[in-house]
Amino acid sequence: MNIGAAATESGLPAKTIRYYEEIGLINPDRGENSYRDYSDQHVHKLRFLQRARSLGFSIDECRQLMSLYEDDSRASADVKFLANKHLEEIEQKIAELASMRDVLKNLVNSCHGDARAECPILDDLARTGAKLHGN
Amino acid sequence: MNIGAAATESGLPAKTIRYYEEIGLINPDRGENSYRDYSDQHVHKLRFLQRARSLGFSIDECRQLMSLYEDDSRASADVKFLANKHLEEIEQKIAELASMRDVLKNLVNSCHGDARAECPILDDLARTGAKLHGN
DNA sequence: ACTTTACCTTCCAGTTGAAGGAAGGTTTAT
DNA sequence: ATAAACCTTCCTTCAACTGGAAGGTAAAGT
Repeated sequence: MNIGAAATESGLPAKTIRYYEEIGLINPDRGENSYRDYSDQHVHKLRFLQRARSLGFSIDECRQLMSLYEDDSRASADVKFLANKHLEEIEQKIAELASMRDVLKNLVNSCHGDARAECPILDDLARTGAKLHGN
Repeated sequence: MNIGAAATESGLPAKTIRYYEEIGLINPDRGENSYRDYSDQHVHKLRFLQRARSLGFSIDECRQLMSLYEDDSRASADVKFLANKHLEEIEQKIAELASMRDVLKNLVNSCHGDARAECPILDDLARTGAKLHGN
């Protein structure tokens, strides 16, 4: 299977698949024309990567997950640990974004949004803030 | 004021301040020793940037906000539009992360996390999925 | 057979927003 | 005098791709 077909099957762009090869995530065979040749196994791997990436795992975490996946003697605890760590990072990220959202929402709500220059949003951004170091 | 002091005052690392200069966000004066010299105005701008960045505005959005801030004849509607667009992006991002979180949470919960190899997390990542394109 | 179109190849540059470090000049403190 | 704490510029690296150029190959149309 050529890279185009592998892309279609895996849901990953061809560019990305080449990139994954470059960083050692996957190693397709090569045909006589030097075209990459993907087996169903390869496509399976690609889909694994696609799914893991879509859940927000980093490339490095994907690498670890793949290696666990291919390790028959793995302990599910190791997988769970990875997944749980990632879950916590996501929750952390959500909390940060939610905090930004709350502040922004207030600012947006407090702004008239008309032709006048007066703007609580800019006022907030520009406010000196409580300088803890005195002055 | 030297860059170190400006860093302390603004809450931005000196490295970042130099970077902001490189990309044209701020233009400090230079002393005879070629050291950058920041006025209170400059520091004020830096703090503006710090605050906007902390709310997740991109550098480019910061640029626009700064330019609105310095434009006496601005319309608050323009600021509100920018802020609102950003707010929507944040909410979008939160929704994506929340969706990842929900899936991951289920997976983590379903995994024993013991010494056995069997692991629903990997099973999920590896599952072929419903192939919509037939076969 | 010829041509167009649709693939494929490699390589290089750009993206975002910095952080890290080397090599060296300056200033301040001891 | 000398050490430390600054400052300077320049270059490299990070994640995870994406886009494009220049060129080779294959399949389809005429």
